[in-house]
Amino acid sequence: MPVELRPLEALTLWHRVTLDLVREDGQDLSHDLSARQLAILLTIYLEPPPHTVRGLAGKLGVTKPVITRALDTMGRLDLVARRRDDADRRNVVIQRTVKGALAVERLGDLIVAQGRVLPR
Amino acid sequence: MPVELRPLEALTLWHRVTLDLVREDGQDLSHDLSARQLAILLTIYLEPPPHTVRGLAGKLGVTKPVITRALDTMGRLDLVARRRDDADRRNVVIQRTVKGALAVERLGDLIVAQGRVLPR
DNA sequence: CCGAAATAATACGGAACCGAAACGATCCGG
DNA sequence: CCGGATCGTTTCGGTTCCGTATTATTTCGG
Repeated sequence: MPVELRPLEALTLWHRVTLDLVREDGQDLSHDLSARQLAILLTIYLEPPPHTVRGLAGKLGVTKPVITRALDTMGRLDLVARRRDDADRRNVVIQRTVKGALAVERLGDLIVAQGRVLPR
Repeated sequence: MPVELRPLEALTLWHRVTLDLVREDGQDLSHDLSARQLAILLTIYLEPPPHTVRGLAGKLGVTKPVITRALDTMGRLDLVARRRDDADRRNVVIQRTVKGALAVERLGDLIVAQGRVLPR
């Protein structure tokens, strides 16, 4: 049973959640997080590990430095963490953090809440 | 009748749409549009005009230069247009464009499509 | 009229990001 | 072992964006 959304409802939902994100700036999330950064964050927290720079770059269709830089930024915000892979020390394994998990969870609640008050 | 989304469904939907946005970079939308820019774009196209710099700044809880710069960028992409208000020439009225309307419409279709294939 | 208020834009120094290329570290097949 | 391949990072020059403060223009009350 799919989620039945009409285009205007979908856009209204997206609009309100995005507004919430922008307004709560300075908290954990957003701070004007780019689409790329959000995509990386959600991939890390929704898809099964392990996650690597190369894997994320492929999945998003961007170059590796883009991922490295995004991880720098989000690492500084403590939303993700990096660790060398001991099995193959060329690889870097991207790990979840408590703060990142909370931020993602909060985004989920935000979407659910806005979906609930959506006029149909 | 609200849109009933569970948190994981909501996040999965958000994840997939964001991935779509990032991957189709270079088209009209996204190009790594920031949350702020997207919020501005959706406000302009979903809420009744007229829209002004001051009004948008207030609604998003950001300073006016942020709006001016976002309008610069999106104006360059032809997603929005600016025009002086003849009634009060201090004001700038932000106008919709064909390209912007198409981009927003496409975002709506994207969300609807991902909602449809969402596992529940 | 004229000075205060309001509006959007601009200046400024600093930070982040871009794509492309180069770089070090590591692995692995022969 | 060692030379090529792989992986993530760094460098480079250039662009964009940030927040704060300032500016130019326009309106309007007295």
